[in-house]
Amino acid sequence: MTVRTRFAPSPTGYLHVGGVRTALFSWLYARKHGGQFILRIEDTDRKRSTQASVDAILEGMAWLGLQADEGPFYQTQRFERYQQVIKQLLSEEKAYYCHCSKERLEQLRVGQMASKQKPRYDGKCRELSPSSDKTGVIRFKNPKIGQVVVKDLIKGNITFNNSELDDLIIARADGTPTYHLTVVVDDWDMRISHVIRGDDHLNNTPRQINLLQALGATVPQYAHLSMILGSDGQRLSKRHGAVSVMNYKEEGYLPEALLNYLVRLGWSHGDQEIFSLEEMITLFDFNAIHGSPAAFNIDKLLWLNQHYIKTGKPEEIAAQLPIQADPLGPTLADIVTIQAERAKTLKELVHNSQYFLGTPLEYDNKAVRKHLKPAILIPLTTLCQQLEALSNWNAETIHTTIQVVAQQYELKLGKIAQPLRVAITGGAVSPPIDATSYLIGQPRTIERLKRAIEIIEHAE
RNA sequence: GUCCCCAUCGUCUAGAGGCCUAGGACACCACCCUUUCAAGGUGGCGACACGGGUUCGACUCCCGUUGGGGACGCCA
Repeated sequence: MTVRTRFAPSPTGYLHVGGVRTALFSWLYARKHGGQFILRIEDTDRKRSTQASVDAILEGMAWLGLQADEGPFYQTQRFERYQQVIKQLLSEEKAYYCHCSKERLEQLRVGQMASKQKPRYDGKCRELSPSSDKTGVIRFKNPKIGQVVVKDLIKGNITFNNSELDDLIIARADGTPTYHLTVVVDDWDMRISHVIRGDDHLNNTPRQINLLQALGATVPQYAHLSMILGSDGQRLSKRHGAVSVMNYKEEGYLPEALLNYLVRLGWSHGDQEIFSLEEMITLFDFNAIHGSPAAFNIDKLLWLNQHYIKTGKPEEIAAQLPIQADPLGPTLADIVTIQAERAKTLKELVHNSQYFLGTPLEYDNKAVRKHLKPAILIPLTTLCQQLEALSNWNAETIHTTIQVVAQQYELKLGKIAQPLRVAITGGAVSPPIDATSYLIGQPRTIERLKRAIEIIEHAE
């Protein structure tokens, strides 16, 4: 049997990390078994579906590299097929028109809740003879007795009593099909072998199995993933910060870091933490998935992100930076190389690298006051002259020069390195000063050093 | 409220009855390294929710309690 999985989001908002994880697991499983991964847009709710959301989903999937083998398919383009199925169900008396008003339904619900019952449709119109009155919604005749066993690859066998289920609506009063009908038809038509989705759908599954069986369709395998929670143990929402995947891109996360983080949320392979895409594909399996909800932990994502910034090819990381290199300064790849171990995100890396980018230096007043003092004026002036005289500008010669000047004035290396650092970067923090000077370049280093000397003289 | 799922360090997890003095990772703390900040190294802190069974023996199996999550739409 060929493995065919699908990711079927509804375009009613951004693509969030929970959705990405189900997409990733579906994608991995298909890849692992040489099958197909299908993207399907469930846009039957025309009131809430938007093109912007569709774009967000496509953009997010593309950014993460979760390529679909088939699709995207749009349910709104398959209405004819759904109508055909509904008609068939009606003619076989497996479905019926329901004329109950929303008011009656609401009353029913309230009453059931009050008497500590599970709210559900009471089947009032179910036994009406198939009249000519073809108005109202269409409901599926769910079996009244017996049970449905959901064989879940993650949670095991789960038994539901049909008496718990009611007759769900498969077509709205305006004739459009609803979710339950469309998923079932699509999973059937698209020959989906494994339905991998969030466990918020677990309760829907027995209903869908009943529908599938009424249609004479084969029932796919199911795998229900637990939800992702926020750091407070509540379901992940906007309150917990970035929810849209594209937010993560904007915040400077690498796709491989997000994917690696997400794959470890609920799934594991011994003690391994770092997984390349290839490893994920070969190692991934349902039997190693945890059934319990997992809390999203940004610190671990940050750690992984830095790991990938540090270990990735500088050129490739550089290509993802939202900035341009200064023609007179270092290449972005050089900046990445030197900054990787002190940046957890691309955004942070850029923020820490302003002095490489040719923009006017911003001085950190506190650092200036602390390190650009009159006492250092003479040594710094000497250093400036020595550096200006350097004919072979590289980290090693710069380092030697600093050392010589430090010895000359009997200063510890740090006593001269910090003033130099403030002079050429504007602040007290940067990569090693010799390598930093080298990247900034001789002309700019000298220029900034002279400026710093002026600042000291001015303060006197 | 009813039904469903779940339950190991703060967080993600390892653990398929004796391998457990419960392992790893993130975070946190200390020390080392060091021209700043990092990165790195070493060490530390820290958990089997509770109560009953089953068993010679339970983190592991069963039941219950508690707790958390989900579902109960003419949303998906």
